[in-house]
Amino acid sequence: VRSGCFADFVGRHVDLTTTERAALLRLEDRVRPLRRGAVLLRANDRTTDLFMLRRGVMMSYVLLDDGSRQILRFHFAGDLLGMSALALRASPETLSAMTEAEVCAVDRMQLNQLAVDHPRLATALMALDQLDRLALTDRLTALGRSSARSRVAALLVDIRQRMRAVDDTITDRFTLGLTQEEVGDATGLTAVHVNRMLRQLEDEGLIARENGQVTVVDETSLMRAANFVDHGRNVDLNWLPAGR
Amino acid sequence: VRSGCFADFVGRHVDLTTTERAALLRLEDRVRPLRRGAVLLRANDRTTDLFMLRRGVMMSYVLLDDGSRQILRFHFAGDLLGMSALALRASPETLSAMTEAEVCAVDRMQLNQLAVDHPRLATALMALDQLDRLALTDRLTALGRSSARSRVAALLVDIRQRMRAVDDTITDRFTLGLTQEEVGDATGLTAVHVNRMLRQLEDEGLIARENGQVTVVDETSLMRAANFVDHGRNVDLNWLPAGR
DNA sequence: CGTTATGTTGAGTTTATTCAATAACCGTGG
DNA sequence: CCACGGTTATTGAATAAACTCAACATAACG
Repeated sequence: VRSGCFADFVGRHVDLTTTERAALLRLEDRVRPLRRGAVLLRANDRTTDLFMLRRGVMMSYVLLDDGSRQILRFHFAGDLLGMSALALRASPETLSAMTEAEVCAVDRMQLNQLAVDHPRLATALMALDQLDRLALTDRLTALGRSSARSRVAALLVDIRQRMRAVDDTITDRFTLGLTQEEVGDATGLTAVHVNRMLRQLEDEGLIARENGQVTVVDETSLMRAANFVDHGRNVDLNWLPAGR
Repeated sequence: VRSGCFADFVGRHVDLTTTERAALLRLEDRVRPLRRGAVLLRANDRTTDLFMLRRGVMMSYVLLDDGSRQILRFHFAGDLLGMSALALRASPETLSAMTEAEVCAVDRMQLNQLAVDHPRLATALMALDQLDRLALTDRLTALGRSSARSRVAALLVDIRQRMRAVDDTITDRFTLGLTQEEVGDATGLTAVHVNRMLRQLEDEGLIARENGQVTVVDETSLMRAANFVDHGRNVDLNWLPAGR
């Protein structure tokens, strides 16, 4: 029996009891594989499901009337997807797979049940969901108040950070796995300008690139360019009551 | 005995039982008045409290190293503030009062207790908090993928919408209550450019302005300029179980 | 092996910023 | 009530940042 990646994610921050772990594991019931490029949920689709990303990389985005796209968030294993639709009849955003992926569908009824059986898990979920919000406000701040160079740097740093959380063999070199078009849609830039910024970061000696792989050469400067603040170290859920 | 504004806010979406309403009302215990301009919580402050905004307008923002500011969100009566710090040792953002205001501090322990006593309220909270997230992704999209004119229009529409939710006497005229500097910090523009965009919207006949009051003249065009999508109509919490 | 998607680079244009000067407004104390 | 300093708003001119268009190179893929 494999351990649940969502349980692992929560367990990284909370000491789970055996029954709690079992309850979370039970959520990872309806597994569903996704091909690269597959759309799991389209904006305005009605749904009553949340999803837990078990394997692979996904993204959520919205499309505007004029055809442009804003990528809101990249998702990695352990992430809870589709929370944004929780209070709505229909999803406000599209979820699609950027690599082969595996998700588990969780019905809202299961969430209701979880809240009854394990109140502190419901609270933990609410709290951990704030980390997702935090990523959004970080990006919002980057879009509103920093240069193209800085935004691209921030994206690189962010993605490396998230990949490391999943796979700790990654250090200074990683596979970005995004086209420059996608980097642009995440950072609010055109693909052309993303290209120039990447080149600039390379020329400045902050990063190196070879066939899709990015290497962080000057970490300090890159972090500074990115305006990086590591919230990860500040996570604290010790105020949660003891588990059942 | 006045009814709680937070209970009212939740009650707008969920049919609350008497005990539930009482439980929410109990949260509005420690009332605290704030002067205009007062900082309730500074970024990096340690805190174990959430806050419910009972009266007035507040904002949350972050300051960057270079001194620039990104306003993340404006808050109106009924809003739950400081959720972003829920999983953290310290708050990632600053909360300050834009008008005279009144907040109620809610300790995390009260939240723990609420989850035990009223599991469905905890779930409702989690769901309603997604509406806050939605506002952030809307703004993120505006910053990433739309023009200055559009962003300013969006801010006007958004604020009017939120003011109407609190005070239904407001129709096409309202008091913005923001300096152009603040509009800039929210929309990622300079104050100077905000001024030009406001003027442009005025010249185009979409709005009118006189001493701090904004009047929506051509609602249709303004909405279109703002890329407005009304999520309010899509809120649905009927999947919640019956209350205790 | 062609076809399509992606990446790269230059030149010219648009958008928004910066700097600077002036005007209107606001609260405070005389 | 008015004078005053500080904040906010307005406008113009010059600058900088990012975008568009276009051409070409390279990689990915059936």
